[in-house]
Amino acid sequence: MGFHQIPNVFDLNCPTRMVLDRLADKWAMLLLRRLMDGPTRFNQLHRDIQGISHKVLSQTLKKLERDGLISRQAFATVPVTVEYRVTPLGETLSGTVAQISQWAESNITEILQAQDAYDTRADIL
Amino acid sequence: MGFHQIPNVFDLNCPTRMVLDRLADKWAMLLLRRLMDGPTRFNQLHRDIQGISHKVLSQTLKKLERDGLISRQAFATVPVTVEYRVTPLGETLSGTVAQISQWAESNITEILQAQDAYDTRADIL
DNA sequence: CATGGCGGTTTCCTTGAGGTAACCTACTGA
DNA sequence: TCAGTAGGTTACCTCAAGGAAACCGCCATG
Repeated sequence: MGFHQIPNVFDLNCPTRMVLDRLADKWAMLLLRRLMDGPTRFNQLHRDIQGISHKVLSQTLKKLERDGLISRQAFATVPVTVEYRVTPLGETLSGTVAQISQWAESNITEILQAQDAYDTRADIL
Repeated sequence: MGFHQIPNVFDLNCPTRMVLDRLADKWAMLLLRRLMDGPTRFNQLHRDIQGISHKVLSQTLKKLERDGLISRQAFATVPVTVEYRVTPLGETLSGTVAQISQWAESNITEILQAQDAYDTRADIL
């Protein structure tokens, strides 16, 4: 009856899908990766993560905070200072996130080769 | 001078970013995860992965094939049978992908709680 | 005096992702 | 003969993500 003891990720209504959708976002992934190097301020993140817009950075930070993966701390300096840091829950993802970006760096060459080969084949056909 | 010995993922022009963008896609992730359970045919994938459209499934499979993560094999049956399977390169991602979906399943409760807490706080403010 | 930094929000606009649905060949079963 | 299966491609349209830019308060620096 649509009841599963073990949640089925492939099921449309599986809440795990929601988590996956959230995580499977390049900006979220990149932000998490960056914050794992240490607490960082808004504009510092904006400078470091090239290509992200002011708005999207703000939105993505909010989503991650809502999910409890990062926390926001404002200091009453002038002008106000805001620091974002990974929460303990977020930390439990650090191994995985590190693994992904390390995989990407290790296998970029092989992927580019595969793309070349694919495109060449496509040209012939 | 913009030269890095160690590629910088946060740099806009880092090819690793491209890989991350590709991987950070819910359908790609879900497909990889599904194909790691064994070679599967097009329409079977379409039935299993709820919510994906015919078109997007086709497009995502192509991208993954182009990146060398999965391979496509057509059999001259009638009607034609097409099987998709993870390549050796794709296999090197299996640990990571499994980790992600396992993390999602393990932490969904905590995330939902964090969202509730966040939304409650937001209501008060 | 005005520019810039800080940490955002809001508005406007564009573009591209993705859904729907039709079409394709070729065959089988009712 | 009509429907269904298999594995797609194509055309069309819509909606929402995201870029650009202005604006906010408040202060420091040139």
